Amino acid sequence: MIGTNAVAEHKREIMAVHDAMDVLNGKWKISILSSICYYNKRRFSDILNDVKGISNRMLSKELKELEINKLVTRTVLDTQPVTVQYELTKYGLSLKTIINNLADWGIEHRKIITGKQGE
Amino acid sequence: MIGTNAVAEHKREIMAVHDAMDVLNGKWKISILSSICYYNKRRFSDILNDVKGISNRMLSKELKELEINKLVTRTVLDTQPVTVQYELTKYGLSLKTIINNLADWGIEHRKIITGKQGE
DNA sequence: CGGGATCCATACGGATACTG
DNA sequence: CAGTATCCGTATGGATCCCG
Repeated sequence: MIGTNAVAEHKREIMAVHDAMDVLNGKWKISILSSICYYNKRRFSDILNDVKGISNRMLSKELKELEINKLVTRTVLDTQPVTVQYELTKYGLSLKTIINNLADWGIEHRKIITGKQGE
Repeated sequence: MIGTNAVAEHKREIMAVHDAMDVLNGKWKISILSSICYYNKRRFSDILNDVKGISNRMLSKELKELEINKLVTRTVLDTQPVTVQYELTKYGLSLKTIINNLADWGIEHRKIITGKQGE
């Protein structure tokens, strides 16, 4: 009976989505990743500026988690004063498709909510 | 200078990602959507079962938000006792690509974290 | 500049009980 | 079955100050 296998497959997919969201949890991670992603390399204060509304405390915390999960690397540059550069790992780059899709969807979504508000 | 335009484009994309995440906020929405998505139609208690860990209170709250944002529709079936069916709207279906990508990524991710834990 | 430490409000979210 | 209401702990996250 193929129906049973289809259900098992669905369970797997739903779990996989859950796994993914586990790493990308919180309000900010995806936005942070997209900032780094679009610029390839990005400094702390730049990301702070890109991601509207985030505080430095949150950014610091989220970046640390992303680093632990091997999605970004952190490089301290020997400048005066210190500069820190964040970069997506190869693994982090595998999220690029998702980020692009989200960006596309977000652009469409904005059209919809600003366009036909009263509907 | 094309660099300036590229930067403006990046800002737009980052904002778009932010917009998208605004609708998909919270711990559960994506998982809920994927449950409904994979089954096309899905009942409250089924989703409750699919999405591991969610409470009925949260599920109810999240579904309501998704309905407000026109991502899902809610249909009360005239059964005994009452059955409620959730379905993705056409608009909600536009998230299917993202959900599939997340599922794919989640499957890869699980391999990585279970495979080379000690690295 | 890139954070860490502390303080504090409130949003999130679980457990339980209740209802139509 | 599909929620709602209440209670309550915890996590989230802002503001501010501090440091190398």
